[in-house]
Amino acid sequence: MPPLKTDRIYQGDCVEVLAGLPAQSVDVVFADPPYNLQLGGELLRPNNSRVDGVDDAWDRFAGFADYDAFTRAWLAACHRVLKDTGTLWVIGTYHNIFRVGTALQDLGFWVLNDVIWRKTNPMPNFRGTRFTNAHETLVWCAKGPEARYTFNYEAMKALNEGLQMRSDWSLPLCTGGERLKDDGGQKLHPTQKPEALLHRVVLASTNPGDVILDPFLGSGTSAAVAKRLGRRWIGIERDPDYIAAARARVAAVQTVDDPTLLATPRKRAEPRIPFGAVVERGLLPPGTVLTDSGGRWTAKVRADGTLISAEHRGSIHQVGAAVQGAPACNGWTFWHMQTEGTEGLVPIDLLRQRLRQEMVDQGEAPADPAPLPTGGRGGSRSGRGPRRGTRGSAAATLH
Amino acid sequence: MPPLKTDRIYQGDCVEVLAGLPAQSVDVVFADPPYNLQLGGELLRPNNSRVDGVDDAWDRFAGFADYDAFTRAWLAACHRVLKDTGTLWVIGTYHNIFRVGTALQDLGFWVLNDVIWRKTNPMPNFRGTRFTNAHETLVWCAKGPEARYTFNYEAMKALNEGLQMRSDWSLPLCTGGERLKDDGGQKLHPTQKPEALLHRVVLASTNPGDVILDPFLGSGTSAAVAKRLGRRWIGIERDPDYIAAARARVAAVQTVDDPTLLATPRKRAEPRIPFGAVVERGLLPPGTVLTDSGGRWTAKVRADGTLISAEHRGSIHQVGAAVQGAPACNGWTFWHMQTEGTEGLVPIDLLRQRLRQEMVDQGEAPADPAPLPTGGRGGSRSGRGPRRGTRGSAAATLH
DNA sequence: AGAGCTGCTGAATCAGTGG
DNA sequence: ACCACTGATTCAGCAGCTC
Repeated sequence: MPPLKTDRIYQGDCVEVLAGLPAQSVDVVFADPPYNLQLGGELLRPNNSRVDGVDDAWDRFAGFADYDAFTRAWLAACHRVLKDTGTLWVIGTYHNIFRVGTALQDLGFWVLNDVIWRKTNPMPNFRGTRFTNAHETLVWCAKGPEARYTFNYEAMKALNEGLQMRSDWSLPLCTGGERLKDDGGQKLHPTQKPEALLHRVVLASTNPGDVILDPFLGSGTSAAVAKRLGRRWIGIERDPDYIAAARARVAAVQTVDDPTLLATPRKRAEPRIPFGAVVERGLLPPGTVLTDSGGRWTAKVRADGTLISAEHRGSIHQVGAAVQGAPACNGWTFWHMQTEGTEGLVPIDLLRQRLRQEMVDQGEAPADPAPLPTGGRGGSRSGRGPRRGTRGSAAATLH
Repeated sequence: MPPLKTDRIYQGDCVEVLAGLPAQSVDVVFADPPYNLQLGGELLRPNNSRVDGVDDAWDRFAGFADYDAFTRAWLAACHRVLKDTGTLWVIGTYHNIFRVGTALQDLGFWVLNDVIWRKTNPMPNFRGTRFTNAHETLVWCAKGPEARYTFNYEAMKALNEGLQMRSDWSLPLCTGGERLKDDGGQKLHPTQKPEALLHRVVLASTNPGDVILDPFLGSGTSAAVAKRLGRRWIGIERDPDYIAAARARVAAVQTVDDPTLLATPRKRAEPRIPFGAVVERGLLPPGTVLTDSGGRWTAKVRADGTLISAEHRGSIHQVGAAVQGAPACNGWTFWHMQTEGTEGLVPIDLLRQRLRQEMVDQGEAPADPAPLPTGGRGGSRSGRGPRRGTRGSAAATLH
């Protein structure tokens, strides 16, 4: 078997190409396999425009058995070329990720984390039939339960403003200038991943000079990020058009010698706190009667976080405005609740303040600080106290 | 098979208890199964031969095989007792969720969403060897790809202050006063789930009066929330201590008894009004000219409740689609009429709203048909039997 | 220049009823 | 079973244009 050649794209089926590579020679595999979406007919948006769904031949399988066989084949081939200290990442959705996770566990891989890519700008559910599919799942695993592996704890902590990096990452989709286009101005690849996602993967699980292999290279995101961060890379791809585009893309990338100079774009919107959360968390049971400060109007809290009065129904703001005949109303300060103590009637904004305080106390704010709907909570991290001391080496090899 | 008895806890192994319940009798299953891969006698064993760790690979295979057999057994039992319009929720982590997801797909369940419970206050990773494990995964599925199911889209949207509910939910762990303690002040159950999580599950996928079954009841969170929200419930649990605690817990729960506080009005469930009824009632005389909001297209109202334009003839929807060259069109919101007042051009949907209001005032149809306590109808998408106010009956009562 | 508006798009398993 | 018809349904970000 010849020595490993890196920084190149191999054309062909990944199982066949992998068979030609030396065993135990790769530090990290990042795989974005076909998801087996099983889409039905066409889907229209409310404005009657058509959703450009994934209908490529490479995503069509005869059934779960077919997909499972495909999955086990490429996972086994990756297991062979991985060093014993190597790790493997796979990204997917509920269409395929359970099959992938089961297959890699059966093959002996040892799951270290499942990581959620929380999309800040997902496509909505146009028909109102399900929850907005707003995330994808990455599985990160070592070659076995006893295997050592690389995890750059300090780099991840630094990337998260001094707090441990969590298993949920909020990042936007790959859009705008980063999205590769073909000659006609159409998207070159239907599932191009954002570089910020790969930035985090590469920084977390590899060291400079390590070899990252991507068996489904596509538009070349993993190779581009690997090169930028001073890692070596290997891509495998079947489609000559994708290969040409990826080659040009990677060629244009400049390697940055000092990765600490690179900051991941911090576009991570934190989930808002709607009034429904106050109800859901039991701070205000359904059926509670709210009044305005003068006791002139009343409304009842419903289980879905809306209010209902004698004549109106809607959000705390809508009902507050409606009963007054006003064009607008801040429901948080308009509506009051009766307390047992000496305070008597207090605005429900008190509950929101309490919820925010809990978030600060419990470290809810950290990972992705962003202003709340009204009156941001910037700078609230001061109450969190001193951090633990640093851990040994930044790029530790762990057991 | 005896009829289903609800609002009670059955003691025993869930597969055996489920076998004694009638088929197709449950609306929703919520399951929080054990994921202890050590198989400490708690799980079903298809073969009693336990191999002591002579060979890691074999041991691992035996472990997963046993867990898979256990998973398939209880999932199949749940599939049988579920109504064809029912859905199933399972919660887990990367230790078991891939096995569960694969098993339920193999059994024919159709995944609707995987939902991420993003913990606002997770346990940190003290050794700094991995990402903070800050989430759990729920899988929500119907009995098959063609099955109808209940999803209270509007209630979820209201709970999120007007935005579609996403597949990632940020909620704190169950701590503080909500956490059940034993006599010694220790936590009663190791994995007690927060009520806020179940609140969202129940509100999203059931209607008042529906039956929710939990095959691994534990501390009784699902039963407590089901009772509070006016749903019926069935719990199965093996441990007598957990059962005793859950019984006491549920007994202390007060049901929100006002149905208007529990149900969110659903647009799709409103009585249908044929456009012909608007004409028939004289709200829009034959010959009236309608236009789109931009004044680009016009059409005339005919006595039979159809429209006629320069080139097209048909229903308000058909002509609206035809003039635009669109595949579909909601004629109620597309076509506008000129008013004499200050409002100018208004959509003809205003007439439909006026007609519906008249029907309410005259007792012809309910404004907000409350779901029957027995759960026979009212599912937003469950289609279990005829609805009130269908097109036919509305027309019949109108004239 | 900058604010504001329109239009487009993203791994999507996306309807319900009656004849 | 198929077929026809009604009519309900979207969030964030970016590019390009107008005022």
